[in-house]
Amino acid sequence: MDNRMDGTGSLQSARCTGSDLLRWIGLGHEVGPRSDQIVFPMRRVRTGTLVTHEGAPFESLYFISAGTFKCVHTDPDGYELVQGFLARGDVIGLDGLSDGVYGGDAVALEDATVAMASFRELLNAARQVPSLEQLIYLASGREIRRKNMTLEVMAAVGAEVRLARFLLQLVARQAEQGYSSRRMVLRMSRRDIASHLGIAHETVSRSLTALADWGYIEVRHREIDILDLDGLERFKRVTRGPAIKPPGGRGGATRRARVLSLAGRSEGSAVSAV
Amino acid sequence: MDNRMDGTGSLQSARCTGSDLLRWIGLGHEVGPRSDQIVFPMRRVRTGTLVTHEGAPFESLYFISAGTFKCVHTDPDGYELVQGFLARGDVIGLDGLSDGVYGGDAVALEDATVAMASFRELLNAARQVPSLEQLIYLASGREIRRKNMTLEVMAAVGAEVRLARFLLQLVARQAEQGYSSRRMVLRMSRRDIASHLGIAHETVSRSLTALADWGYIEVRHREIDILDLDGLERFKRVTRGPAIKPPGGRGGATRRARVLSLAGRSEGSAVSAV
DNA sequence: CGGCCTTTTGACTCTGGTCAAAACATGTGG
DNA sequence: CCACATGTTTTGACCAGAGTCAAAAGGCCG
Repeated sequence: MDNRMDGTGSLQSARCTGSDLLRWIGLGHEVGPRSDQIVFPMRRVRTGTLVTHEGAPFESLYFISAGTFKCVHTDPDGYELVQGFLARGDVIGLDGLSDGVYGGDAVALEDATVAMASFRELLNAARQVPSLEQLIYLASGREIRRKNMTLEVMAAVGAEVRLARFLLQLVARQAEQGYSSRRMVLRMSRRDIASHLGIAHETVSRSLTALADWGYIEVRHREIDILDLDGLERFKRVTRGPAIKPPGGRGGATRRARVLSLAGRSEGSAVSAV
Repeated sequence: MDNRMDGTGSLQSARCTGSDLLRWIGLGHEVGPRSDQIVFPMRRVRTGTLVTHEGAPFESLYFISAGTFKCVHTDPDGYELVQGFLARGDVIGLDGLSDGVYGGDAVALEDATVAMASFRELLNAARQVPSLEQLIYLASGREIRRKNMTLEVMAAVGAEVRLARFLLQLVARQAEQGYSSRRMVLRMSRRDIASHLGIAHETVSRSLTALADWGYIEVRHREIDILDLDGLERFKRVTRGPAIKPPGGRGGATRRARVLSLAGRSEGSAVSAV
């Protein structure tokens, strides 16, 4: 019942059911004959293509079946802010609920597939099918929760800590979807990450190699392996104190003298002020 | 029709209707006989009292009729993060939609009044009364939009700019509710603001006096007057460049040499890189 | 192969975090 | 109503994390 069109998108018939939506978002147990009846058109989205345009009238929600998106808000001065990254199970366009206009562009970072749901129709369907109603509320709540998590990321004082939190969030979401909780591929550029984290893109680069030097992760281009999950989890909690960074450098004293000095500094001291 | 119990809360009879909710949130035009039939209990909330407890099971939404709240998330290490401030027209508890648990404490910053709406009952009512359904979606969308605005605030590089954006947001929300768009009273402590903005509370203090020295605002305790709205609006757009701060100092060359040097530096140069 | 973007690394400067202490406010109890 | 105690706000001084500018190295695509 799941293999017909669960969005891994083999068919180009381009249709899916309400049940599929429920499954993508993690409400598989709510699937029933009613939700099977509701169908939605699917759209393939090529890399770089926009699914929603900032300022365009809100009409539909887009349920991501496959692929990754970034949501970019451009303020009147042309300054861009990456509000977040979305993937399978997420919904694009929810911010349109507020004033009938999309709050940002949703750009595909890789070829993707989404189900398009006219909000009006979805609402009508939801009145008949409680699970679909639940779907919308769940999606909204998740979006809010997600934003709060982003705030936590940006609240971190140190750049390395922000990055650590970001990576852990990414990998956690992957794991929820059944993917690896160790390896990940960054679909977005360092610049995008920088924007989303509120730091300079050079700093993203530096922090990435720093985390690698600490022995927490391994970085190959956009492929990242988490070597020491526990360590990273501990490290991400460092909230204040420009001082003591937890590490204990990895095997091969790899890169720079700076690394070594820091690794040295870490010895004999616990965590920062708690 | 609005003066019966619109929440300014004279009666302790402690009830309001769905129509009241609609009015508070700005959906007054949707009011009808149907929404008049739905009643909700109201609760007076004393300063410092919690309306929702982080981790407590999500059962109700709370519609703010009067008063101000802060939403605080405490992470496992005890580090607190102020996720946002809510006031009349806002809804408390929406993040519970995601996983059935409140994501933070909602603390009253002053004596307040809220309408308590059991989510289950509200949902039933919404199925009968479309305007109430709309109410929930609007509230969710607004919450999301609000979070995105907070991200914009935190994305600002300079502390003074963050504060400027924060103040402008506050005053804009006041204006929406029909209050002054020049004067405001900060119900929250500098420490709360600091947490919400991701900066040290000392920096909030400094930035406040800086903005005052620039001539943008006047600060008296927690009472703030905006003296130069246009200037502030221009200033808040300064996104990069630790350098050039727009100002042109006010009358009395007040405080510090640092201020003067900055004011001097600003002369003869336009805005930052665009 | 050549242009263009992304990523990394370096060097320098400055903002803002931390530690400290004083000035203010607020509230409690005598 | 005042003295005391506690929390908030302001100011100062110092230093390091990170932003900016600059340039080179690495990838990607036509």
